[in-house]
Amino acid sequence: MERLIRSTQELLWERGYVGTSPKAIQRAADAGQGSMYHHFAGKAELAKAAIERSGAELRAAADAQLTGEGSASARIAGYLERERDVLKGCQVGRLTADPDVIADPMLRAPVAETFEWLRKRLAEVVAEGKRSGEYPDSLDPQRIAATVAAVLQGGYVLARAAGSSEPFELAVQGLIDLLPEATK
Amino acid sequence: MERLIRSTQELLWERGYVGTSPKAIQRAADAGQGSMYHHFAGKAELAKAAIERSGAELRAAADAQLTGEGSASARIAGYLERERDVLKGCQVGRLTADPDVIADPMLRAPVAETFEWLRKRLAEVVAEGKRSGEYPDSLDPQRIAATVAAVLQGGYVLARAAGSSEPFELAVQGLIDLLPEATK
DNA sequence: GTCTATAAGTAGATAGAC
DNA sequence: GTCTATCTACTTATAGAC
Repeated sequence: MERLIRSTQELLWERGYVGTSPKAIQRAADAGQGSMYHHFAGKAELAKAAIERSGAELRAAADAQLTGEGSASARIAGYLERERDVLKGCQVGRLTADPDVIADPMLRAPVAETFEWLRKRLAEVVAEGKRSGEYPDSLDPQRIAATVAAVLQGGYVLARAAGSSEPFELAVQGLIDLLPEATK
Repeated sequence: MERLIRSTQELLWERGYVGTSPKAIQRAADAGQGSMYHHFAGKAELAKAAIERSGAELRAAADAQLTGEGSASARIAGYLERERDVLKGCQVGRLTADPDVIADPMLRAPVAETFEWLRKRLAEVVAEGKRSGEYPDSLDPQRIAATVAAVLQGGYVLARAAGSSEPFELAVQGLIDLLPEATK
């Protein structure tokens, strides 16, 4: 069951929902058809479990970077510049390209919640930066939070298009250049 | 032939390469199998023609916004705030989620070229802004160009995840807030 | 719980008539 | 140029044995 979920996460990441067949999942998990259909009602149920797991992983990784000491800009820059397998893309953001995920409330919900959480968490960090005097009062935390999240997701898109992580890194550095600086 | 290409563009936009079958294309174009295979060697050839067309459309639309009078910031803001069907996403960026597109040089090339062109064009506008004194000398055109393109692509991702165009608009406004202002 | 058998439907293409 | 027939493989399950 554990292997089924992990294999589904990996396949959804690589090939998306439409491109992932139950058979491929079984092969990757080294499990039979009977086993899969015993634990999960079908492809959608299994995908739901996998997406929820991926969302939890993304939140945990982001929270680790955004919580702790350091200025708001330093924490945001740390999050932006963290080691990533850029050409693989984002395992959660990737699913927004899947029409069957977007159309099914059960599958879209964990994706929506993950990015809602991320934007809220980033907005908190920006708000802290305003309170500490690091950022001007005019800065809108919700806007900046969305911009930061978008640069990452869009950076993946540009990198995969180019076949190189360079555009991702340019986009991230460009955003860091634009953010008001504390000590940086 | 024209209808085949247009229908393929539409289906690639909605469902991606993996999610689009020759049969679905024929149905949408109201063409028979024989007709499709007479004009194109197969699914990949047809997709190539459709992607090239979509890339040309994206370039034309962006160029129209970025060329002309107005400060660099005004033109960039105009491009960012242009009317878009946000929840549909980007017809070219969307394809970066398709493993079969990324893996096939013939299919990835038009996607890569489109975004290379876009980043170069945006960098030119930023460079013009520097020359006119609108932007400080420290600003890196290539970085800012990548950031602008990434905010759009990432904005689509966030919007589709949320089922609302709001995060897209927040991300765009956040970026405009961060860009050095001329008259704005 | 896991396995194998079976099945209706689709994917992607080829063949040959018209 | 376009049509219909045909084909192999894969998709997404269900059924029932073990």
